[in-house]
Amino acid sequence: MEPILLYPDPAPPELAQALDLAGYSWKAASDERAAEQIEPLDGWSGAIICAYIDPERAFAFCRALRKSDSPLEPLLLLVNGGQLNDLELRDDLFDDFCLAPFHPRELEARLKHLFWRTGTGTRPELVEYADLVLNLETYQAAIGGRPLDLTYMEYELLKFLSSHPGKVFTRETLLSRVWGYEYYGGARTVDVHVRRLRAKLGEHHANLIQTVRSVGYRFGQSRWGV
Amino acid sequence: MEPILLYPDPAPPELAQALDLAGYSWKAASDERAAEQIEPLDGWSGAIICAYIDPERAFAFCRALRKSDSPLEPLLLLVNGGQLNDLELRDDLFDDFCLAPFHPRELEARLKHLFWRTGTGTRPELVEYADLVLNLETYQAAIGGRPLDLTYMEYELLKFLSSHPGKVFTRETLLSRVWGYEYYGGARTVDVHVRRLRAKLGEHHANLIQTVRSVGYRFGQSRWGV
DNA sequence: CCCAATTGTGAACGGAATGTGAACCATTTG
DNA sequence: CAAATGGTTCACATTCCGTTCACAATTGGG
Repeated sequence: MEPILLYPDPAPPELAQALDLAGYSWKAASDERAAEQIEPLDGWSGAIICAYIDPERAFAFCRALRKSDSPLEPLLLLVNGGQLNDLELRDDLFDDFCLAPFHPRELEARLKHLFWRTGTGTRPELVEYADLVLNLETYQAAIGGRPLDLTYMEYELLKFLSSHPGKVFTRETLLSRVWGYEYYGGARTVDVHVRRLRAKLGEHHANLIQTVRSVGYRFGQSRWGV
Repeated sequence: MEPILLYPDPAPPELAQALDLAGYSWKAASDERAAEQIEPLDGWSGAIICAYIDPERAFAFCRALRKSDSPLEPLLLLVNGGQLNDLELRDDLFDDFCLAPFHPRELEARLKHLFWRTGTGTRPELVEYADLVLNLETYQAAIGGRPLDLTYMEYELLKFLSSHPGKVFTRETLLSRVWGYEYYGGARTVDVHVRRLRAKLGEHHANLIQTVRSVGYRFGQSRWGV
């Protein structure tokens, strides 16, 4: 997902922090020219304008963004309580607003709804490790851009392992955590699934799942370096 | 201006007071039937739904309002902080939300912006995905220019799935989100509807709805790009 | 270098998940 | 009231994949 444009620069720490926490990428600019210079190739995915610091310039900035050849959308305005009157007759300058001080989850919820409304796709929940990407919403996996055709248990096992990179799990632990608590099957089942996972990961990446003899399996590199 | 529909009945005093203060007229109803009976000749100008009292019924009410022949708009949702998570996957049920407890001026500002927005009318009446087009106003669907003769439930299911392309839904989720909250039928019903949808989509497009074994169904391709 | 323990590998079985056709039932329509 | 429509359920067919087993390969200790 492309980054969100913030105003002003530097962005208020509480705003930057909330966005980081929610997993959004962003870049800050303090005027139109700066925004143009740092604009990504694929454009902005939206903008958040802080209007409670320098209202005049903030609204001017909104206007500039909206009147350009490709109006920026969606645009979220941050205002404090005393500025609610300023919104009047400026409806065309923003798509939603949030009262400051804001709760991070309200900001996140507004962004999510805003992106949904304007058609921009929401950001999927991912588990990533190096080339490997697991999309938790779509139950799909890919490595190095190549999609993996995994079965349900293969996917679940890989998800668990890649969520705890470097850590070694015994077969019994894997059985109880991935298969279920009251599972009574043989421990060799894990071996077979690991084998199939390695095969599907391909020769290059098969070593992502390492055997720790007499202990179990580990995903990714050891935590002790190398 | 036509009155605003409030839920529940009686409406929370702070809400009623804020609306009175801002000069809006309103009527309260506690279910769909009551709302129909007190509906003005010219219809509602909008709705404000209090979801922090009885969330289940509140969302069911939203759904009813949105699924009627003439979907009610705009719809403002009142929620408390703990309910922000409940908004997920319900984007289609509301146009804006306001955190409770709210400041009267924030409510007024949101209403004003909301009315302006919907007056300008930028609501997408179409759901499109590749060759598929759903016309929400006429309840018609077409793929590759060829019209599809869908039944009501088929249409609703396809609408929901295609509104969240790439995402996997369990049968239970589909039952609760498409059929309704208090639905107690068998999960295999979903299978049958999916089968008929695939048949009507035609051989070429049947794979638009994919089976994710042990999980559920997914519409369209995944969202790696973003 | 040998042996035992451990792990990798291929194949086969069996059961669970899903597809499919048809019947059932409620509601609507003429 | 009969016919038609559409949603639900059931029974059966089919596919899929998780599990197990037997055996081969590997590792590490003595």
